Amino acid sequence: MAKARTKAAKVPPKGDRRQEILAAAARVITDRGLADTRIQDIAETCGVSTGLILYYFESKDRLLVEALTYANDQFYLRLSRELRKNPAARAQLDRLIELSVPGLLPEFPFLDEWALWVEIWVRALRDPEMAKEHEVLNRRWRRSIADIVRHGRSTGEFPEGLDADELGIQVGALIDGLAIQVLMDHSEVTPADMLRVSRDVSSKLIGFVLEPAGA
Amino acid sequence: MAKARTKAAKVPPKGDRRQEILAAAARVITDRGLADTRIQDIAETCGVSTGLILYYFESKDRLLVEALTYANDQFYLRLSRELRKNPAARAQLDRLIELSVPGLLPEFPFLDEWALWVEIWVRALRDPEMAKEHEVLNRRWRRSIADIVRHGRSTGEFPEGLDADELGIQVGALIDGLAIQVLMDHSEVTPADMLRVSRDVSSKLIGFVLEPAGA
DNA sequence: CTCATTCCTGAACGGCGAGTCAAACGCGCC
DNA sequence: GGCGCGTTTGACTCGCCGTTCAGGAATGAG
Repeated sequence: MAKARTKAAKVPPKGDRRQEILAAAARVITDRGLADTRIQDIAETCGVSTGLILYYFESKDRLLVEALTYANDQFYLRLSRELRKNPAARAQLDRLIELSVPGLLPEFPFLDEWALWVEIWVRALRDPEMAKEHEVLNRRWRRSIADIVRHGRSTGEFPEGLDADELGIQVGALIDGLAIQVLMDHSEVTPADMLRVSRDVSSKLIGFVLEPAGA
Repeated sequence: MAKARTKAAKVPPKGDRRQEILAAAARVITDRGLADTRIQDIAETCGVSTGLILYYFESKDRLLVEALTYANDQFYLRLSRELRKNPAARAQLDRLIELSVPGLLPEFPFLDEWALWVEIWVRALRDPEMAKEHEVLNRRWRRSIADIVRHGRSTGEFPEGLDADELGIQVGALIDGLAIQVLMDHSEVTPADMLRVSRDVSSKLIGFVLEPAGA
């Protein structure tokens, strides 16, 4: 243990280099876009040489795919953490919506998240490896919504007889579609619009009135 | 006229070369993806030399942006033509949905259309010129839906008091989001799912039952 | 037919960026 | 101190692709 601690203190904490590079890569992809991301950009963001990047990752392509899913995992972790804070299903759904609106919460730079999603989509269209990863990520996204519905149904907050998985598809698709419109054209469809429409449609689909914070 | 006919018969009909190149570019982008589209691919698809491509377009980038909007215009023209075939608002909405489901109608290779949309999104995130074009295209998309709603409202097919523009946002976003899910993960969310959900949610939002073909 | 103009070609240029590699560095261990 | 191994560097190679260009072919006018 003494040995481990020494090691950890001296060299950049062991296997953390990989993660550091992944985070830097995600940052660069967000800023410059996947197509314009060069290995050197990632290296500079990390403060290391280009050679090192390829010492840890066998190719640029693999690194990019890993970075994309890494960033998405981070998002999902944040989401789970947020949802666990409030056990009420209505509040959870409302929180999930809030977290999904680009630029709504200043503490969560979600425009970043969505920019990455679009890159994932484009890549998944042609890269089977990315497609496989995307399946996992997307399933998780729909399940987050479905789980909230199931939870609300079991506690009696939501009406009985709701199809949780169907709602996962419906609300998930709605949020994705709205986010695109806000991202691309926030003069015509504002974050406030997205928030309103998400709540409105969700309420209609679930059959209750969704209000700002568990009211 | 005789002169014009001669001309048309000999050289590739005058200014059609540009259009030919645009179509070829759209084809290649659809097949290979924007990132992997080379000028030579476009030239080969056209059966011309690479030099000619840059004779008609000042740069690859401009050509790509133009090709993307060109392809989208084609889609919009088809959509308008289809909608004009049936004056009933319910039938129009149903047709719009059918046309939007990737791979549903064999005569319309719509997977192609959606693949192009995703490329447009990614590019619009960072290219101001593309962003501007996208605004136009997206507004047109929402308006197609809103116009159907307005029409149905005026003929009494749809309930009074509907907010047509709001529905344009809602249904437009829903279809976009569903299409992504189908495109990426058609084992989990099938075209049939998309069709069902689109109809289902639209009915709930508009307040009537939407059936296959104007029933 | 001749000339001017437009269209078209394909070879050549130039820059860029992924991936390689030999050498250096640092750190623990004997 | 010196050895050895994992880490890091940055210069170099190499292929690729957008763009240029000098010239050739087709076309239409007079």
